[in-house]
Amino acid sequence: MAAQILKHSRQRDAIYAFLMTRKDHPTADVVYSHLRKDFPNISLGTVYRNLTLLSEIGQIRRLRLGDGVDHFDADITPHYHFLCSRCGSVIDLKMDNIDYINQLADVGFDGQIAGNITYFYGLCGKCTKEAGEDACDRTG
Amino acid sequence: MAAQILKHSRQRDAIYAFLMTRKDHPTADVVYSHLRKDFPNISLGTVYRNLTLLSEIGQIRRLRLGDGVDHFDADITPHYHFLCSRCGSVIDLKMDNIDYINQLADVGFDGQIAGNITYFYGLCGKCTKEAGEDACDRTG
DNA sequence: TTCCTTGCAAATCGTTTGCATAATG
DNA sequence: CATTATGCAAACGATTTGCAAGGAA
Repeated sequence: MAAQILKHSRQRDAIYAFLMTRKDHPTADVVYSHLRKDFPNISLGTVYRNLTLLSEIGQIRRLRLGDGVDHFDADITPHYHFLCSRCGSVIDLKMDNIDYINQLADVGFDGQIAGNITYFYGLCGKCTKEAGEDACDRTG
Repeated sequence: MAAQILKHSRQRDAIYAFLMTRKDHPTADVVYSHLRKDFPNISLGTVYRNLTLLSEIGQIRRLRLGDGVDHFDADITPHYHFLCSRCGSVIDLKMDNIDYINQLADVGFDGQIAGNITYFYGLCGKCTKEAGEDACDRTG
């Protein structure tokens, strides 16, 4: 019933440490692959359990961007994300906070708006260039 | 290779007709349950195939709100949604378009922003009231 | 010694897909 | 007829979970 007391775990530390080195918002599977170098026997279940736990205690963020896989971010400061429709990469955006849209949504609504989920999509820089090159291939 | 030619299907018509009668953004399973009244042998696969097809041709909208299930909406006019964190219901919001946030996101970004996914969460009107009542239960 | 964590494997759950048959144009 | 759509069941992929054994406080 009561919240469990957290015990130390080398695996959890390593998962969080790995996440902090990455700015590309890895999936559980990516975390798992990298962790296996230091923990050959670590299981996907352990990775998921710790990612879930860390996000529940607010130490990391779990990103659901509708691409079918959860991404994880050690940067819990408020910021927005971009999902590339072509290569699937997830990129941080530098933009001002837009939480005032909560007030816009609240107008005429009979419930309580607690927050919003907002992310952007399109082509990332790399794919914008490559898509252009692909178009040129037609003249090949 | 070429896009298939669409043939008529009574099941697809019924799925779309049902969706149009609903403002609560049903899941595939809900659609399936209701369709079984008129089509006792219809399969979940058929429901999914048609919902996917209809959303691909832009006749309906597929909503991914991070709650683990896809919701479907026959209203394809631009509008925003609210997801109740307590009961899971999905509600339409009447608010002005905020697509100008795409420009905000584009500043200093080297790719191309094509659009954004935005939805809101909190307690719906019903749950706001019920949550208040629950709190009062403590006084027995 | 207590009880949280792990590894492993099996279970879930929503969604997709292969295939033979039925329905549509 | 030529094809698309269906029903059924099996396959899938991401995530969760039960359990016995290992590790931290």
